[in-house]
Amino acid sequence: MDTTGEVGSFFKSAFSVDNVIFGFDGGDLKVLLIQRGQAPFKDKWALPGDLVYPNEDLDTAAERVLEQLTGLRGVYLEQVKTFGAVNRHPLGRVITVAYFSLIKISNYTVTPASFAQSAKWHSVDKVGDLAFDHNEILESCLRRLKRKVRTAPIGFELLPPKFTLTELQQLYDSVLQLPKRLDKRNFRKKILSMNLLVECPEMQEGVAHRPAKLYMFDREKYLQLTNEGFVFDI
Amino acid sequence: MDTTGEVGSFFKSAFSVDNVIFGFDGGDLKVLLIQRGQAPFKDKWALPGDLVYPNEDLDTAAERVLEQLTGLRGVYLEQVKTFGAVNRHPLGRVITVAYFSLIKISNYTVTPASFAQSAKWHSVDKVGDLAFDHNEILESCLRRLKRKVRTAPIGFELLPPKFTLTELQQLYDSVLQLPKRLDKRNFRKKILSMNLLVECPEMQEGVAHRPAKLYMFDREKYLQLTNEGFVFDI
DNA sequence: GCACTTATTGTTACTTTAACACCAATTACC
DNA sequence: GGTAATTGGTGTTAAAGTAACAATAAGTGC
Repeated sequence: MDTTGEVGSFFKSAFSVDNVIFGFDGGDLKVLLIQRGQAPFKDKWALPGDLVYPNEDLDTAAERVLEQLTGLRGVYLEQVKTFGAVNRHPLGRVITVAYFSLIKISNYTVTPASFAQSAKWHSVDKVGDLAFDHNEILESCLRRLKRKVRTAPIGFELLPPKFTLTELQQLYDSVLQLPKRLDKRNFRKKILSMNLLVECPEMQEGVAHRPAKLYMFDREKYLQLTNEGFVFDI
Repeated sequence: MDTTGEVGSFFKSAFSVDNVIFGFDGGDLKVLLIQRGQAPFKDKWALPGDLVYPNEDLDTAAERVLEQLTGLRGVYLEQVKTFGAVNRHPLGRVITVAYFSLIKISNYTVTPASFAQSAKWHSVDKVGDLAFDHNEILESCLRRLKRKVRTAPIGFELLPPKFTLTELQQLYDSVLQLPKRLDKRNFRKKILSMNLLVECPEMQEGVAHRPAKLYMFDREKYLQLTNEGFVFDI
């Protein structure tokens, strides 16, 4: 979290939100971090976050942090856990509510005007030593994502609207980091048997090999099936 | 949560913990509620909770609330979700961190001296209209319990140390509230095949029918198997 | 001893999962 | 234009797990 400005030790208690923003570029799973411009933890990498305004809902604060950094609205956002150890913040008592969000990395343009800090994507397993208890927060959100991505169709939030089955599988492999990669044939069978993907008329372009079919996630269909008792599971 | 004493509208923001204390008596799943002695929501039933002390960790506060009400320590406790809508508390900005705990209902003696309020067990699906947003909090904790009880051996926390397989199954039936009860033979096969239960030498006593074998949960064995990759699943 | 109540046990059909290999389509390069 | 290189796409089978199902055993109360 970011205690912007001259926040001294005068405050007695406050609450903040911190947002673990995940993205996927075809390789590793990435997380968007900012480099702190002031003490404490000056120059350290940290999760984007902010104090919650007095008249602001928690979820709204998390959305605001996300929008200020990325310009994006209406993205997937989920509360994960609240961190409230007495000494987690060196300047006072601050408990922080951790969220994670999933964005399409191509929608994000680096260093928007709204944030002065340098923001950068880091591979989730190469983030190094973060400010505050942010390593712990990141771990919690990553564990939550690993579970949730198997039981709800949220992986699509990390991909462009049209994607190939290989891309989808690479996403699952990156997020889950299982000892063995998912089996290509079994994965395709399973995901297609759910009838949640619609085939696009056009094909993949610009690749130096056989082009793949493009698919889109059919959210309407998912909601309909869910009402009928369907449970997403990979 | 409980703003004990003369807490007026003077405070700007604060945080509290609320604890959904579950118990099981062989019939329905129960939750321990207190009847509020003062405004707001005077005489309404509410979740036990309290403001978090300035030098107190969140988890510690939740443990304290539990101990003050029940006298119990070292019980299963899990953070679930934080509720922070601007107007959730009529006297000011209070965000609350919801926990649930699982206790052996026989260990709890009604109305201990430490709490003046009347406290009472309620069936989880007959709690009526609770103070604050406590119905919503209870729902969240119940959903979490339903999921968690299938993937971690926490159901045993609700039973006495020695229990019959029928009691264990009734517990699962009560918590899960599935459209159909679990199948007796399949349930026994599954739970016994995990090798987490040890048979006690003595039998059930005081029942007017064939007495059942008593079992205990073997926590050591569970931890050992978990290290070897075992995943609890019912 | 008989009625009553709950405890205990096994088999089978079905569904799901895991393991596995080859041909097809396109581009890049010679 | 042919060939190497790369990724796309597809089906079968054995094994494991799940779900459905009913009869006998061991006590108590009368």
